[in-house]
Amino acid sequence: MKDHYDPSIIEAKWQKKWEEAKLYRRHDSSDKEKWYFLTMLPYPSGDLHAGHWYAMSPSDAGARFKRMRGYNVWFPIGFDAFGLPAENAAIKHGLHPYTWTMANIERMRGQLRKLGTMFDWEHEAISCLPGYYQWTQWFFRKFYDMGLAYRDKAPVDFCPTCNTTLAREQVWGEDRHCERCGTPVIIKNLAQWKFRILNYAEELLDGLDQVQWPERVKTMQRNWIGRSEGVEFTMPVQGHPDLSFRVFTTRPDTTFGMSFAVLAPEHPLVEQIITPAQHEAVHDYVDAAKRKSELARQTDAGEKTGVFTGAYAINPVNQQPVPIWIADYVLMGYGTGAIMAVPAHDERDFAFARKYGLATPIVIVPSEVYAAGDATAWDEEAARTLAEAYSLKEGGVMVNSAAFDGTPWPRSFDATAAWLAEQAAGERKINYRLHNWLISRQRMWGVPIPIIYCPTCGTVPVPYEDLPVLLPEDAEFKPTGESPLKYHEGFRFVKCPQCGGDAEREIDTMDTFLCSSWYQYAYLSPYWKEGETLSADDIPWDAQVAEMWMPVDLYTGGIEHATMHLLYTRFFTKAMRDAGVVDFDEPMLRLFNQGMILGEDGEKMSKSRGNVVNPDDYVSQYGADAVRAFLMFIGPWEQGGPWNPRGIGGVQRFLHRVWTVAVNPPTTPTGATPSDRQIADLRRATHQTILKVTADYEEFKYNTMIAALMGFSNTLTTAKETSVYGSDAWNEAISSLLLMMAPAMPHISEELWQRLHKPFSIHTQPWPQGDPELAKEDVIEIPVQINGKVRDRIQVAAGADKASLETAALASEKIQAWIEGKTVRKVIAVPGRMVNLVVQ
RNA sequence: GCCGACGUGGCGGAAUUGGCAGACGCGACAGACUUAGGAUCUGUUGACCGCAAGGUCGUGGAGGUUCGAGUCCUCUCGUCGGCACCA
Repeated sequence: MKDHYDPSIIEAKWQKKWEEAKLYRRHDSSDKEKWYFLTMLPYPSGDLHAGHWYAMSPSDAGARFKRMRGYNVWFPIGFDAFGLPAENAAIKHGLHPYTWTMANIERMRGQLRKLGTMFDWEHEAISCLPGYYQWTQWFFRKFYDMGLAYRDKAPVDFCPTCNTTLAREQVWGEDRHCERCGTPVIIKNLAQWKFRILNYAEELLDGLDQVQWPERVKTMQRNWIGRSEGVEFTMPVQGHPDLSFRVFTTRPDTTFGMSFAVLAPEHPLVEQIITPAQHEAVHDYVDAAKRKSELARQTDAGEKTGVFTGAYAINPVNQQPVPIWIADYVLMGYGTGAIMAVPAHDERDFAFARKYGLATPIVIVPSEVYAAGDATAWDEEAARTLAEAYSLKEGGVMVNSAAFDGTPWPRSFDATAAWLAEQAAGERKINYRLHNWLISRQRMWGVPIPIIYCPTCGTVPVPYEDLPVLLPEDAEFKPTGESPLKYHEGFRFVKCPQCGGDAEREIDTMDTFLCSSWYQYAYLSPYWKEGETLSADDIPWDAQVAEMWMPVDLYTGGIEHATMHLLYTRFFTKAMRDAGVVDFDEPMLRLFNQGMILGEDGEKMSKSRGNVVNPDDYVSQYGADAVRAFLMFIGPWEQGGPWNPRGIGGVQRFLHRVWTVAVNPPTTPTGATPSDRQIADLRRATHQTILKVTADYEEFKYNTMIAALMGFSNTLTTAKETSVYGSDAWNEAISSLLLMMAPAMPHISEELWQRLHKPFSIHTQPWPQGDPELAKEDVIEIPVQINGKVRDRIQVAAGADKASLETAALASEKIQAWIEGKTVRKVIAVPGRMVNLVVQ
């Protein structure tokens, strides 16, 4: 029979068969250990692109591998279906976002099936359906009840292109641009809903020690949370017995070195303390600071400006008056918006002091300098000529600090902190760079925030029984900077659930990151409750099922979510735990970040660059198996890299070779009986490959896994023309090859498995067991070096000990020629590795 | 500026963690089969010297440790990512 590998036929055939056989249905009762394998759910943008393939096919291979390894694997998928592109498409094409989104989902479902994935479609979740988002609202309501949701008016980041506010996490880069569209954000003063993620700051830090996540993601989260430990204390204003301000410092040990204090230009105290003489200068400066965009204020970092207020504060440790300045290098949004300036021990304060001629008294010196005992090293003259701030903590000793002189770090911190606590209303304090999560969005296509504003009762949460607050189907969706829902009177005007009077709904919708913060739970069981009313005691999933499957064992997805989704979903789980709905702390135990697949030009794929790769084209030409294997072969998964259209040909040739070696008989059958040697060689290759491939799958090293399979298939192609063909060892080799290919290339392996008359399905077969004994070489070639340079290679028994290695090396003719007339001073023999002769 | 990752043939990348650098694949070159080849198969392919046997050099650069370094240490250059006046 002359047939050849035709992926277009076999792939469709098996996809249908797998579905009919319900091969990937979840099993809730099983003796096997459960493995919840989750990949980040896609946004239904319309087409599955190369990036989806790069994220999903190796994930799928991982899930299939784990299943063959004997785990009860569950691998669900869904759609993160609220969000801006739907609205933008709606505006452009006059379609309702719902229609656009659902059509895309339908399309992408088909594409995901063509990929050959083992997704369990029975547990799909779609976040824009009322059955889903009623629970997103339920979470909001829970958090409200717990005091975790609040509304305040404050300066917030606003994207003028997306026409909505953003969370701090969604503002990226030096120019503070919108994470989604790249437009620099502007600052607006708006009343917005926020979640108190800061309540969990400490726990979000500690929890990182419990999860197996890439170190760089942990680092990014730690940086983002930005914990800093210090002391906050009170500075009285001289001549104003009723006025004082608080400052935060991480260096209470330097308080004696304070030579001025700085308030942020926005600090409320500024107005009350300016002296008439300074009035105009200060006002000019404050106005300029206000006008200055956030961007300019960032970019100007380094060039410090400020102005004296005319007022003085009292340094509590020595009662010295210090001038109060205002400067925009002090930010109102961090700490107290005011600092004590210690120029000798802080670079920024130093730069400011030198510019404006302020004193730089030295109060910390390195311990060696202190030990030398020469006080001229920290006297007034030394301070005057100081070239740069000495800001190290470790190894510093206090000087010019009265009773504290000689106190080294870190005792200096504790001692001065205690003193400030007693004498200056000070307290140890921990500040975080993390901001509370701003969740209000002025867009239509999102989850309505279930809040009602009543003139009589104030802010009233929508009762659980009234959820969901449905998104009106006929709402205007043009963004204006205010929520489009404002113009939908039927939505906006309601009766107050408490007093029954006229009231208005909150018109903003929620950040879509709320939807994706709990989707791993939504997959668990049907979450929609047709016609049922919700209550505070409900939970969105079956507790028993959650008990069985949560938390997620392995999560795969892109690094871009390091400080957004991955932070939010951890916060959600911790808050849910405190609400009593889950009993663990971390939702995702392990995390793997794949890299990004780039265009042929090595640049990020984008429509404007015209370098977008449409995988469908390649699938129709080469088949899904070839595209999957190619993406895995391209390089380390975590690294990503450019799409190279030529490389896929190599993978395709490999698949054809496998087909030929498995299906076609040898060109010239030998008919002879294989020797023991031939059998052993073949089995060695088989078991070496099994061991290598198994280890590679475990560690997501898919590129070397494919390489090993290629090598093995090359070996088999050669071996086929020898007398081992048709032997037990041969059959073992072929079935092992197919089994090892199955997770990565599910269709061709299933097809060939069937052609070898093996039982359906290859994907439910146990993983082949590698035998280290069979994999062992009996004779190995090792290099013999002279003074570290390879001069010969010798064949030795694999188990040869040092002495026999040495003997064999010295017996080599080439080696003898090299050492003739010289003295062998030392022989280093490493069994199984090499021999090195040190010769003089 | 701070923190982190990375730097290996013409290209993508390997290298059981200190022990044969360049696995596997792409590309290129040569050959076979072909009316044809942008199909398939076979072989060669780090650079330099040499007719050859063989030799020398070689993992961004400079030093160091070691019998032995892509791997460890010090300095340095470059690329990418994160944070950035956070007191």
